Amino acid sequence: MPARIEDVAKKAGVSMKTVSRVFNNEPNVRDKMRARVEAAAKALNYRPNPSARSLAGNRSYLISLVYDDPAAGSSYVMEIIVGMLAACENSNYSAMLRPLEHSSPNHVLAVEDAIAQYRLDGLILVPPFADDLKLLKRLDDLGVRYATISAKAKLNHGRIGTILDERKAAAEMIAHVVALGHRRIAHVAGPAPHGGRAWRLAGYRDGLRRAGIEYDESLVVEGGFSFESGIAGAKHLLDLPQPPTAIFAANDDCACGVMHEVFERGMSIPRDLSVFGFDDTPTSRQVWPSLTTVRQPCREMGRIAAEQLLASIREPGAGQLVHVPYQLQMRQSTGPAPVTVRGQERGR
Amino acid sequence: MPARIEDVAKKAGVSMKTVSRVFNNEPNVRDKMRARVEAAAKALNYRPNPSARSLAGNRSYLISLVYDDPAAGSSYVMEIIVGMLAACENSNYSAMLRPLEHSSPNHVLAVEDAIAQYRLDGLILVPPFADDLKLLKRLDDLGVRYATISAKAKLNHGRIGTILDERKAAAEMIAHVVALGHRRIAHVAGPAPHGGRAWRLAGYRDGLRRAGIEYDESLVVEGGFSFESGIAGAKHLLDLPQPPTAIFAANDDCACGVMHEVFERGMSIPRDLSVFGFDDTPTSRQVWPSLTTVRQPCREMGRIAAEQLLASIREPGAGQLVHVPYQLQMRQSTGPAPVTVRGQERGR
DNA sequence: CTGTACGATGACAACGCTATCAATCTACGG
DNA sequence: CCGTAGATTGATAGCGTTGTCATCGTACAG
Repeated sequence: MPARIEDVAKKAGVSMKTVSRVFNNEPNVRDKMRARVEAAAKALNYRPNPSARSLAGNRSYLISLVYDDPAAGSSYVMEIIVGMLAACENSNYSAMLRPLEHSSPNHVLAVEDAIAQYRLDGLILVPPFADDLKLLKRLDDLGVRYATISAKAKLNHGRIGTILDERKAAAEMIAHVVALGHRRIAHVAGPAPHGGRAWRLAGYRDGLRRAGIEYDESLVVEGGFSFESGIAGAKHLLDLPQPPTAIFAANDDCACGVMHEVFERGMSIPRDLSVFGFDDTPTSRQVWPSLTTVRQPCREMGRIAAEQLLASIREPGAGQLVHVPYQLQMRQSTGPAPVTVRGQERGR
Repeated sequence: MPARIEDVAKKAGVSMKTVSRVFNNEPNVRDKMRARVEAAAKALNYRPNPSARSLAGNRSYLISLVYDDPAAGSSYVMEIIVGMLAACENSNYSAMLRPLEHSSPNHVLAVEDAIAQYRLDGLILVPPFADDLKLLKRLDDLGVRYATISAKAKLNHGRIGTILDERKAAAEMIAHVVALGHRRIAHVAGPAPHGGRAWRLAGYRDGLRRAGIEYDESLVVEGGFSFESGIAGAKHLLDLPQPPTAIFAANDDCACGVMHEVFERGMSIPRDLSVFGFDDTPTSRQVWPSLTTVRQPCREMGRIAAEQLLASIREPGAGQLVHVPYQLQMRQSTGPAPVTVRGQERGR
């Protein structure tokens, strides 16, 4: 029913191959010819058949986002995939979603399976897959192209995708609360397999060091990226003989858990305690008080990672690791440090 | 490089067509033969090539979820697509995402465009697309199969997809707060284009009627599904000479807005005011106090809608409108009605 | 036994596109 | 004005599957 390439060729009075050239932006087509073909295609409302194209071209024109299903912050994944779709739009590619359980023992096989089943041309990996050396090695061996988002840097050379300076962002956040008068600043650390954990923790220490505050390991508690880990972390920290006046949570979900526990104890934010997170999820704007956090441009990250991936598919060796900017979102969950018992400190 | 159907045929000592029959679950294949083919396929790790299959079969084996990008609650869409993927897994289908702007004047064309470009075999529509009569009419005319999720009922016969009794759920919620002693219960209504608006509003009125409470239109304010609409609605309601003691928000995002405004005024939830929403987004568990709401089984809805859609693609006329259950989530944002000035009412 | 349905299998031509390589132009120096 | 290199275009053979239709078995009635 729909027009085929042959119909367009006939209408334009050229060969199929020329039409193909025009639609694939191949060189060596005279402008005049190109225009003629485009006019004919438009008149017939021609759309290349993706299946035929894939079959003949021996490519699927398909890339897939691999993420950890149970752990996924839905808005994070959602924004990334929308960014990927935007990048694909311009390149006749399609983007798919592949939720997998990273904790499953055979998750590498699951990835290979998806690749084989859909003949994927490439993958976009987010943590923890982006940091999974075993997986990356296997993909390299298989010759599968992939781009990572927020992977630990320097895992191997030639890495492409996007990266955000989480360490610097965390350090700036610490500087922010230090400026508000806080000295006892705690951190609920992220989960070990995520690169984010190490970066944010390092940034936390950077921030303290620059402020001349000694690192106190009793103020760092093992946490995770979940609401529950925030509750647990806050319980521990607030039970300390000398509790902190500010808590840097591993991410926004975790920060919400911290806030929850603080409120359960009848305390007030930010009067009694400042809290801040990381990611800028939609929730962070909706909680009360709204959460101070670090915004990641997820949609952009998805778009850029896909663009780099497509470039590297088109031409092996192409594609880069692109740095994307973060943005501090100062909201209501951080405020002046409470006046201490001895009264020697206070925010402005 | 990967095994082809011909390889499997040779290895099993049968024709390609027989292998094809086995992989498509076609009838008239002897069990013995089926087993032999399956063994050969397994030995060669054979996977049918989707492109070749589509091309020869004149189908894309592709369905797509159409949703409103700017308005999308990401977890809602995310869960639905994961459900769709689960349904597709068993049927050699793939699921894609198609974010569109429903407010754009040519959104119908945008849908047609996606269908033409990817040769989609079917669509899953969520509100507001699911309620867009012009779009549905066009799809019917084009002979495009589709399933809806939470569409207004009875738009036309033969509708397939999933439906949830939002009206009953809303009424039960009202009964719940009435039991807590509330009499002045307000509603921030949803956006007009969504079927959910009408159902939830109707359920609200049902609930009041059954409790013998007279409907007071001054307690119903036009709102929306956004955080901001919740803030605006709460502002209006709390400024009333006789403010409500409970507010039923259009959905969870809206409820968060209501809570935000309540807290901004230094009031306490649920001591001074009870708030409840609809949807059970992840946020609803993370705010403080946690939000009483109605849970929709989104993942199941996505799975079921896709199953019905695939059934109707396989065999025109098949597929049904499936009722899915809701679940009231009683959490901390609802509590006994405050003692009134005259002291004649209180919760237990 | 034999004939006859009908169930089971196979041969082969599409499906709509791209890759390959051959054929044709075009421009420019000699 | 001719020859030639390089730019442009075309003819044709697949790509891996399914649909169609022919063929072959096999069970059961006569």
